[in-house]
Amino acid sequence: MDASRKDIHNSDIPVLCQSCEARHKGMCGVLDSVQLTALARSTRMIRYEAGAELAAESMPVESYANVMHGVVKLSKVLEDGRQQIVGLQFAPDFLGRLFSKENAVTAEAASDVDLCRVPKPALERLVAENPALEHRLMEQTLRELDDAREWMVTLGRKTAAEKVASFLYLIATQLDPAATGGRRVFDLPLTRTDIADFLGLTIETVSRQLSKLRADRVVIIIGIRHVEIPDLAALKRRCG
Amino acid sequence: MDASRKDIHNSDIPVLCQSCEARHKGMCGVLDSVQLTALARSTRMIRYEAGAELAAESMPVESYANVMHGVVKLSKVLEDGRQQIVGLQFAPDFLGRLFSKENAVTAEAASDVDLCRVPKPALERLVAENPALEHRLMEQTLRELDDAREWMVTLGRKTAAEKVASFLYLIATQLDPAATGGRRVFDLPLTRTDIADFLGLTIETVSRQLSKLRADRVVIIIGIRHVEIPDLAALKRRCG
DNA sequence: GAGCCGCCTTGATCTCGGTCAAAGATCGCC
DNA sequence: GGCGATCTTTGACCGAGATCAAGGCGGCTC
Repeated sequence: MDASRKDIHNSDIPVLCQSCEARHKGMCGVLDSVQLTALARSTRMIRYEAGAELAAESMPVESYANVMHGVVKLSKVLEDGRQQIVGLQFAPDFLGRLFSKENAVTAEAASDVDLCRVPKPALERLVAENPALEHRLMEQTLRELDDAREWMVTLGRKTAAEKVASFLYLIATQLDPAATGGRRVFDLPLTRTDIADFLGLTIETVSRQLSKLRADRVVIIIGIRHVEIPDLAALKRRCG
Repeated sequence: MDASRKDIHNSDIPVLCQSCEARHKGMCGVLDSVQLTALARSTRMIRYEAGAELAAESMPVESYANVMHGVVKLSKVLEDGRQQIVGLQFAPDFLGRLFSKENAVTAEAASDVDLCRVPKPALERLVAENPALEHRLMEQTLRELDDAREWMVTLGRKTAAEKVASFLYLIATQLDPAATGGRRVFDLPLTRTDIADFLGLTIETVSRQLSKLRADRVVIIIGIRHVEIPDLAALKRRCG
């Protein structure tokens, strides 16, 4: 197994989770058995249905969590109600901003979501005594920063058509990463309103651009959510 | 001195720098004297003039640096040349993405800039043996992520007028933070082209919106770069 | 299965910001 | 201090995407 492969594998392991032995094993290099036990006692697996609010902007941080299944959207709103989605988190991402007293963003379940929650003080204690754990979280934070900056290019400089293509490309690579060849099949985890809020567009523009991509045979959309991308490279060429 | 004040003070200390004893003292809690000496031997203070490229996207990372003076812009470009500035760094920010082999962004001196550079391996060794140093860098990374997400709202959901006001507000609070009362005076560290690339606008639109703010007496612009903001709160009200 | 509700699509029109063009500032250089 | 190069401002016009307005399509209840 070469180094880059190992990196990818490593980042697939959630930072913490009580309910999954196999995943726990991945933490053995980071936490000792006492810590793993403490962790198991303080974590709790919770299921949320689509639309549920997991954490509210400007509210105190109560706990951190791992996304075990589903998609979480992170958003911010202006006073007059305009909304921008500033990040999407997929399993097995870590959810929550370390060391801050209140949430900088609102977190909502985009699809049905399983979270493995751990109280703020418990995780922070663990981080304080485990540099390796902080290192893991640093790696995720750096990845999130990369993603955010990549998306800033999309928001600031791409056309509506390129934005929608970029969104589909992102979701395709996140939700169907194991697929070989250029074909990708998945269900959209976001409503049209969410997509618009992610892209800085209106739902009408999103809808029109999706129709155009369908007319151009770049995607096949069945019903409202099911998407098939026959050729990922062709989609990528439309991302600007 | 209360806790929040202490936090602010702490984040004002650069992560590393050989050439400034006063700042070095701030690191004493993080690095021991052997490490400080090693650091002093491997760091180098370099001056760049405005426009100089400090690091290029997709090129190998050779060193990290502290911004000691001036403003650094981080940008990304699309293949056809469209450009987006994805971050600004002010002294005493740390410059560089830890642990990655190549730069994710291009870094350029927006104004004349003094950097205190340290070779990649030297810093990474120091980080590996100093959890407290990684913690310091984690805090900066989290702050950068917050800033990036805040700016995504500006890029995705604000009007041109709000974008320009938000830019001036950002620069005012960064460059003249010590000022009391609502008045702020500073020189813009960016050209109109840079401002446009930061805001996802054209230079013509930036120029028109600046003229409008001047006509509305929200800012006083003398020459091309000198800006006076008589009432910061009035400017903030235009940020959306 | 009729009717309703929420979500999505499509069309018509409007508007904000982009594009194109030209004139005005600013700065460095000799 | 004049002159050219570069950057900025302003104006006229255009077009991508927003807004306004109907309809369509499921999925739900009764």
